[in-house]
Amino acid sequence: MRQLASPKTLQSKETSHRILTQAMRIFLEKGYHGTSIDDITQAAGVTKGALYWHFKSKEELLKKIVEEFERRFLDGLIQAVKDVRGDIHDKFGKYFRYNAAFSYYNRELCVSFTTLAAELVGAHHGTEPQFRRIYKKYQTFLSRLIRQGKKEKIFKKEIDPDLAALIIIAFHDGILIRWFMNQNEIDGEAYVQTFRKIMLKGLMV
Amino acid sequence: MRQLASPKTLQSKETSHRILTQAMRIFLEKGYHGTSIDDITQAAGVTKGALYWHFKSKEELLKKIVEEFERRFLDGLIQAVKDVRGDIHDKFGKYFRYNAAFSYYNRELCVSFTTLAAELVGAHHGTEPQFRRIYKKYQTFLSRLIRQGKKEKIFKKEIDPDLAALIIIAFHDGILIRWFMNQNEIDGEAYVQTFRKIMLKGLMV
DNA sequence: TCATATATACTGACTGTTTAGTATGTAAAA
DNA sequence: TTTTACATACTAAACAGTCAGTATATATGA
Repeated sequence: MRQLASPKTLQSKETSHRILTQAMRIFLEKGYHGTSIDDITQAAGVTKGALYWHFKSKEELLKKIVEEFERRFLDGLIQAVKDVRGDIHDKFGKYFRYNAAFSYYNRELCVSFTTLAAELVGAHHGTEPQFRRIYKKYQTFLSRLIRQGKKEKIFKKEIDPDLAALIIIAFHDGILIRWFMNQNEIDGEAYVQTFRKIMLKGLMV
Repeated sequence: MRQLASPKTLQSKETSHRILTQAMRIFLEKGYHGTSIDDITQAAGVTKGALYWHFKSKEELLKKIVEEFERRFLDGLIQAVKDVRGDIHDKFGKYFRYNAAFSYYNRELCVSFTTLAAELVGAHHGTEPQFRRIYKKYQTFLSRLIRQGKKEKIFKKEIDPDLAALIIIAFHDGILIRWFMNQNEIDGEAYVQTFRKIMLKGLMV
């Protein structure tokens, strides 16, 4: 009788972590439907039995990745910005710095979340509600931030916060995807700086 | 012996067009690897024989879509902007108007190109060079436009044209993907206006 | 402390299904 | 009567997931 593993030994914990890491890498490379279970087991150096001992399905692997993104990136971001004492300048500054640093050190997690969302949202996949919930949470967070920025007369008064939040998320997604596609050509530092400048001050003089 | 179809009759032309249209729709919905040939034939109301009479493989279907995007959207855009007599203001205005109108009337083509690129670029897929070539062409076009804008002192002098072009493309992609994901909630008109304003003038006062 | 028992952490062959693509048949048009 | 434009029936490979069995770690009792 199958029972879901609650890992005890170090060895076992390391195995399941290796599987998850490789899954993330290959999902990013080939997409969810383009990745086979055998691709993952091969890369992780385990057999199918091991994978299905730790995870009950391919979908569960995906869910774990999505959960990790929500917990580590989004919840971390919200908390970090909340902790800032200061005006909206400081908070937006923190937003950019957190974002850039986290994406830099967790590139695979961030980009795979984004591309997997692009692949699976709208596809009637089981994880769609989870993706949508996370995007909604992100939008709500940004929307509040922008509202505050308008109150403090730092952001333009004619901007609709919900819409602007959506657009910032769109920018964020696009930036990540392009970063992945052109990884060899992009100087990350300059990329983020330019992104930030355009978003806050625009292209025009 | 199989020979590639060069459609003659109206009937046949309509069939292949129906197959391609449905392929685009379902690729967009489920992704390339998530879509089966049977999904497409069912939706198009034909059998496998018909599909493989008109197209030699699943990959060819994809290539046709990518070609159509390049020819109709990108080449059309470049030509339209080239035809503008006026300064960079007028050219960028044309860029936005063309972009918005084309995306609006060819939503499936634009969004499916973008999401398929996100799924397949980096996946060692046969169409990768084609995708890359098109993105490169788009970047070169925008980069020239920005350079001109800098000469005319309309864009900020400290902006790197190649990098800014990449970022505009990133914005463009992100905007399309988000439009697809939140199609029911978004007022297209306001969305495009806000996008344009943020990109040109920024969020800040 | 050493045998016994039991839960954990796998192995790798196997299953049924789905997949892209093919081979063959056929009706209608040219 | 030959070519076009399909339909039908098929194949081989790939797929996600299962299962019987096994090795290893840990807990328990003599």
